[in-house]
Amino acid sequence: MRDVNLVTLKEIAREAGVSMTTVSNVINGNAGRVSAATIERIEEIIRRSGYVPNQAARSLAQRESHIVAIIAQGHEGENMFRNPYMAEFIGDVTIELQRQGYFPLLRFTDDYRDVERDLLGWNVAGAVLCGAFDRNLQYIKGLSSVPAVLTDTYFPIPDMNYVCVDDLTGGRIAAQYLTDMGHVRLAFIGNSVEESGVDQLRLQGFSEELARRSLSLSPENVLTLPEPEHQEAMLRALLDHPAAPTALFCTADRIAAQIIHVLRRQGRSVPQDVSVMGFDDLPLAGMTQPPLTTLGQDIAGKARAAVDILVRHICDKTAPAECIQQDVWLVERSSVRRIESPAN
Amino acid sequence: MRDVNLVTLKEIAREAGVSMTTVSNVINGNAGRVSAATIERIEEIIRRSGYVPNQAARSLAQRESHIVAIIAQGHEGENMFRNPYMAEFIGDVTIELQRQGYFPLLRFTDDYRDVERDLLGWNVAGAVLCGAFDRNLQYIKGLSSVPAVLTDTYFPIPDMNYVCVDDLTGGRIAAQYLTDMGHVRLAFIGNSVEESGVDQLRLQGFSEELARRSLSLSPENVLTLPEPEHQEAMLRALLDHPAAPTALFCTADRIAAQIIHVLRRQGRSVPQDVSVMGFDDLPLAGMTQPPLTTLGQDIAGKARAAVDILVRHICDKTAPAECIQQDVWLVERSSVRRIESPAN
DNA sequence: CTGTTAGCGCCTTCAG
DNA sequence: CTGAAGGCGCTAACAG
Repeated sequence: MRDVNLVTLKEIAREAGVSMTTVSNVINGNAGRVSAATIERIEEIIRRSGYVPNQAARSLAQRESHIVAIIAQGHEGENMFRNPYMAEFIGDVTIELQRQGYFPLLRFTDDYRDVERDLLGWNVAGAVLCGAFDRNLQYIKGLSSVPAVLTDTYFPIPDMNYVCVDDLTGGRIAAQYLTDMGHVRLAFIGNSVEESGVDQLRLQGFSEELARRSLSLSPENVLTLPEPEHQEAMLRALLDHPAAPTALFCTADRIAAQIIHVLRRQGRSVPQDVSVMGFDDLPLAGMTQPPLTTLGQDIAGKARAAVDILVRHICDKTAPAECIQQDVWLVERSSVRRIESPAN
Repeated sequence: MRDVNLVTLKEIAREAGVSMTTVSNVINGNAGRVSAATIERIEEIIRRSGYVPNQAARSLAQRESHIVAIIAQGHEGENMFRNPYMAEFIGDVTIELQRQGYFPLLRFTDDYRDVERDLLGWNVAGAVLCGAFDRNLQYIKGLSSVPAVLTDTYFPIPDMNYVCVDDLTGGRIAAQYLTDMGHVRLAFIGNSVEESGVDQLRLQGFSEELARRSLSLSPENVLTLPEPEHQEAMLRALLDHPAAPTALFCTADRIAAQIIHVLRRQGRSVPQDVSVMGFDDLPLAGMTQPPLTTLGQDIAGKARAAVDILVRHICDKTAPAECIQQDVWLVERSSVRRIESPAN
């Protein structure tokens, strides 16, 4: 019916006049178990015949596939890759996984039962969990003992591998920078301040640093970016009064870019009327007008760290949990203005 | 060793006091072969036990997995998701594949042998090929008879499923619009005009429409976007002379956004000094300054079409090849200025 | 260094 | 409507 992979390990063995075990050994690089001459001969036959091992059979026999699930939490039907940070990070994870010989299986979901199905059903070698699974994490952890690494997630689970950036310090740096620039009335705009641990930590760092400077962030100035159709109204409500904030700290460059865009449509200029800061330092940060002052992080490095940890745990199931927290740093461009004499 | 999926179909069968065949039939929805009462009972047990079918075993027995490979061509180590069009499209394909019960396996590669390995090794149900595999297509097609659909690729292979947009007309519309706005000296900036069929068609449509208006595109005004460090020089060479083009047609919004950014750094204003047009109408097109005039296309619709075709061919191996070409349309914003009296 | 023997978990004939 | 038997392609003990 289908022109499937017709050549099998058994046929290679017959052709070479050896047992299947021997062929299996040369394929899996179990050197030392096979003589150089045999290896040579078998490899030649494999090359000639275009043999490709059947991964399903391999997985079945070994009780483990070389698949690694990349799980991105998002609402039903939401395209996670519209979030440029997510796209970039998952792209980097994919590259790294491939480099190490794994097959990345992608899953967008909001339901941990899907994750369970993938992890168990495929006897996945490992999983990279991206984003804010905070409310699902407990289930996921209990599901199985598949090696996994959590990224950009905060939930106190012991014995879990984590890779994240120093979001707390990121918030602090932002507060420090903005106040150093003379701003005293500030606002915070997140993705989902309620649900995301990342947002919460950035907010915490931001607030703490303000407090240390005897400033404070009033609750009505802590916002979540609404749907595009409500962004104008939100900014109007936020800015159209005498004691309005003079600087907005956004937890993502994408948010900042959208905010800048809406501000301009409202006839406010950045940074003359309002200053804006982002987070992530994605390529788009250099392309907004004005170019965005933001907090940089090493996304590719984070992806590499995540995969390294994962592979380490795949190879050694008893390896102790690892937690990596990477630095963030200020990237100064021109979306924040200096206020000479504090307004008000 | 590993806490793998311990409950198997066999155990369910024993628990229910029926044969494995019966359980298999209820799992695979082979209704009609099992009595309602039995179905009920078995489903209850499955639910209670948290049974998850082993996909590897399923794939092995059926000689086909429910995996669909998503192949994105790119150079070794290149993060394809930095291209926002690619990210968006693959995200949409992923969503659609999941909705239909398939598992998306991601592969970034420039080497068709990787593709072969994936397709054969996993007994993949199908494949979605994204991007310009033009020079590899002949190999891929020959590799196996796995159902596949090509997107945004042009290479005359008979009996292949294609999904693309009407790039030729896109080029025409751009030429028409720009000349209607009074521009007579134009330039074309692509991703890789040499290698990409998409770019070539857009260029062809663009040139043809110009020709029809007795205008022409001189060869030195057909360019490929260079690395960031050479973009300034390129634009200087292009624009710093009396007969410089007054409008630039870019084959991607991302290119246009970068160009605009570099132009501004050079102190040229868009669209007063130079007009710029993009292609794709991604979210970022609405966020550049000035907002980008571009050609719109329905990316999610394209993803849906691609997956629909694929599924149709997975279900019916004899289905005739399908070719879908979607419309593109002008999205007018403000990156193109009207020239009243043609300069020169 | 090499071969033999059992499965891995499921699906798919074919009989009842 | 249900069951029994064989095999998908590979790996993993064991024996030699």
